[in-house]
Amino acid sequence: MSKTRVRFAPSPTGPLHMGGVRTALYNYLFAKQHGGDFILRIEDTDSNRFVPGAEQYIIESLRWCGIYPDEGVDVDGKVVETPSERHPHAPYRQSQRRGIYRKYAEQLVASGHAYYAFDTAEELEKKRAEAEAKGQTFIYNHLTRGALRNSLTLPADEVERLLAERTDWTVRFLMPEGRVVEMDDLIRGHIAVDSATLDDKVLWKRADELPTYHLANIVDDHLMEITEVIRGEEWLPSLPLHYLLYEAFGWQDSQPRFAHLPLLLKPVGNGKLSKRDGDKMGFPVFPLRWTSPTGETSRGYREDGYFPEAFVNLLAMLGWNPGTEQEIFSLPELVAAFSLDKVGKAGAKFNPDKAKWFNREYLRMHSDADLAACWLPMLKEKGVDADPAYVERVVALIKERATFVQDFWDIASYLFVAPKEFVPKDVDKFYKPEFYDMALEALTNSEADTLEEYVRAHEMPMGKVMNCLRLALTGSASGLGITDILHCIGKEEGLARLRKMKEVL
RNA sequence: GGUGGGUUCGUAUAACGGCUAGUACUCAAGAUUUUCAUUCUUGCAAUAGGAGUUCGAUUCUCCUACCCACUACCA
Repeated sequence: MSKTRVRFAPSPTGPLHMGGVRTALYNYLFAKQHGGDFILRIEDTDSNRFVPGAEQYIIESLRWCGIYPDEGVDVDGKVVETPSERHPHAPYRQSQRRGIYRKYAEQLVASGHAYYAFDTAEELEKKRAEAEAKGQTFIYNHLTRGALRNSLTLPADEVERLLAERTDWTVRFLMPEGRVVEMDDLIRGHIAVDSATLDDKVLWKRADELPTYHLANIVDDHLMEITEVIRGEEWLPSLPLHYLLYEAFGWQDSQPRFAHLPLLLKPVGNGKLSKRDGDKMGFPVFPLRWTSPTGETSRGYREDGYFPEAFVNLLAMLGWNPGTEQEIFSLPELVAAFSLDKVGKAGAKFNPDKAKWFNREYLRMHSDADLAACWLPMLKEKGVDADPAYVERVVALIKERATFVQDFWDIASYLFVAPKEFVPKDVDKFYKPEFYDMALEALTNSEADTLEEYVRAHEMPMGKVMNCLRLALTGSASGLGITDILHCIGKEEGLARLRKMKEVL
């Protein structure tokens, strides 16, 4: 039994989407549970779609989530370029591996599994447009390849000449006819597809001397001794081609097992989750904030105030379940509990409310000291230079009322600065001369701990008096208990705020 | 259009072919509280439709409907 080796192989065409993070997470969990390796490979075989900064974004995102590759382009902050004992398969960036793919493409041509094609992109585009005009679809396959310009239809000397003269030819897979490809998916079970419905995919491009996804993927998975391929459902349609490629290379014995994960869907309506949904519905779809080369920015879970543990937890529960009623899992707990056969088949709609609930749970699990340390810099930005011990006391009082650390200020700013405004509705209701006088009298003649007792003893209307006082202390009729507030700001400040309110109103 | 995949409360999901179809989020009501929030209790709410197999189907088979993905010299 060979060691479990899985890979996450994103394309650096933009920021990593939360669905991509989930794929990486499941790969990581699977690897660690089996005592295996998690490899990060960059599939940058499309030079046209390369986006600067995307690779670094991917690396940072995984690191923020606590997902560290055992092998890959960047491990522990070190860029890996050359092979070593720890990184025997370096480099892990396909653009840097370009030298190795051509011979595999040629090997397939030599064995009759592939052929050279000389049709230009424009010619094919024209064919497609023509077919579409007739309500049909042009497919490069057994039906059409005989009438196209390739090494199957052209004389040998002509092929030789074109190969030497032109620089825009490709190598295409010769999709067999009349084969039923029998496949097994770890999540979906047995799947069979008739090869006649498939097309002759381009495997290698002379123009940039690079393979396409399909070739690079199979060759690298083979070379890197990948044992399980865990990827998104959008790859399921190309699984037959991948099976056939393993077969054409004669690598069936070491072919990895496949698992296709359900897609992450948008919260409302249909379709997969996209950047637009996040903007529209007010939640992030990316792990970290991203600024595109054109200057557009997209919000991230990290900047929105999510704890990475909460983000990982909520992602894990989207499409997988432990089979028990436990919902809160640390990363090590996920490693222990994860199982591919508990992964669902249907796409999962993302629910922003539940995401917030997860963060709330994690916020409560954090210690007051941790949260205070996290909040302190934000307080400084508000111009508040508070004593850490005091901040910790405040945190203990308010953490149950918050979802994010960012919420703390809105909840408890009045424990640091006097309210500047008073909520009109609450003023109408509670700012009455008789209540005010009673509140002033009560506070003047008692302490935080004896205030309630005093109000009761003098038969004052508890709700009215307390809320009038609260209005003075917080600016509204909602908030913490008066006793707690007074403990924090002190009786003198309380009296000062009462008098201030009278002046202002 | 073709090919493949999918379908349990609004959402995420549970249920060896066998209890009244369970849980969480959301929402609503009530209790607690000096207010708000928290907390607690309760409630609303689902097996897409139709055949078949079976003593018995959410579960197995088929058909229909709907949804999704793929259908590039993109991944």
